[in-house]
Amino acid sequence: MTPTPQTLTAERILEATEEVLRRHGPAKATVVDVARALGVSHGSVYRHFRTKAALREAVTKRWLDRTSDSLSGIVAEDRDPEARLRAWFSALFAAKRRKAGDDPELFATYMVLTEENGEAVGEHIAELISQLRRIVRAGVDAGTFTADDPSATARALFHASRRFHDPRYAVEWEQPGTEADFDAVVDLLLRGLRA
Amino acid sequence: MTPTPQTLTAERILEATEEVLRRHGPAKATVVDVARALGVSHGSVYRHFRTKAALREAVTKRWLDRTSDSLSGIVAEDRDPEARLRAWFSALFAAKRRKAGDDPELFATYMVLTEENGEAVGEHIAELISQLRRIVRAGVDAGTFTADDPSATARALFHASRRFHDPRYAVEWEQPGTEADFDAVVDLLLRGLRA
DNA sequence: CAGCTGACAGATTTCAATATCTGTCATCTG
DNA sequence: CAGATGACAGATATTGAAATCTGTCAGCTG
Repeated sequence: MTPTPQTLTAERILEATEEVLRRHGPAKATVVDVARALGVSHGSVYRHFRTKAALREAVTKRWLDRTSDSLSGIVAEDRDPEARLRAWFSALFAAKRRKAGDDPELFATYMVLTEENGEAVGEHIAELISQLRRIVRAGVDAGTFTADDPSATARALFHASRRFHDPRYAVEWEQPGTEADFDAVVDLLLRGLRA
Repeated sequence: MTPTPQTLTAERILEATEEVLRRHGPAKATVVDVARALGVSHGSVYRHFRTKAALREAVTKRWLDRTSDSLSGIVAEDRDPEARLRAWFSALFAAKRRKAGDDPELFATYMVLTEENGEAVGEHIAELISQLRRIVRAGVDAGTFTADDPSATARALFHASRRFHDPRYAVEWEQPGTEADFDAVVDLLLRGLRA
């Protein structure tokens, strides 16, 4: 609709791609659509992204990074580690649940993207586990947590909570009892962590 | 191949259906195939199962029940609850991992079946949680576990371990480090459970 | 001449015609 | 007459031809 006349940049292409994905869904979103939305030929898009897959991967990375960035604030807070860990889990669950609930179609689109970009997802998971590790270490240093191997513990915390942030469980997040199940898991994990 | 000449029973139909699913996969397994394998007309199959969906659901139930039945033995054992709980988790993970690793195609077939039979899966999960609840109660009674609400705790244990028995994670079970991750999660959960 | 274009070949998707399957039921058979 | 059959209508899946898309690149343009 708006044939924006600025210079063509990777950033602008990514924005347009997100818009096209939102409008057409992951199956029908083509590079030609993206080019049309930008008022350029599709050849120009290939100047910035080698393949369609690379373009989609970049969009996926951006989306995943938005979540990890918003969580990194909690990691850096100056509160006691137990409260920080609870806040981190709650924020992660709330963010995912909001995304899934607010715009289910867009969420389904991103589920397709994450399935086809295993590597980007792997990096995202590594970042989340690294955030957990920092909180666990803080707890160990403060003497409130016990963990021989903070790295292994961080991984355990991540895996034990997947039911509440892995998008594959999204349909179950709105079922009654989910909130209680989340609290029970977090309580159990924190009990296991306490010194 | 073997046009068995006994009388037609639901049991024999289920066996033939499993065989047809194993041979043709979930997408191409038809009721006509099942009837042919039994040497009867497909109309006869519909005398025992109202629809193809009902037939597939029965096959799914059977498959899921085989797992829960094998675990119920551990629940009934006369050991201390912590050892029983560890054994139960290990047995569940080992059973699922063996199924996925030994015959990936058949496992994929059953993944399709479980996806289309949410209700049967729900009942299976309820049974597994009920087994966990029995172990938790035994631990609380023996004074080795703490749990205000054994039911909620059983649910928490189930959800926190999904990474290691939910078939959707099957591809990740063979990756290095999985064993260590499993141990770390079980250790953390048991620490959280101890009185 | 840096950046964009659009024609092109090969890959992928769409679509409509065709074939197969599901579920029913009047009829047959031991 | 209990249980099995197979022809049938409507639903679903398969197939192959046509349309569209991806990725390249020689040439255009400012």
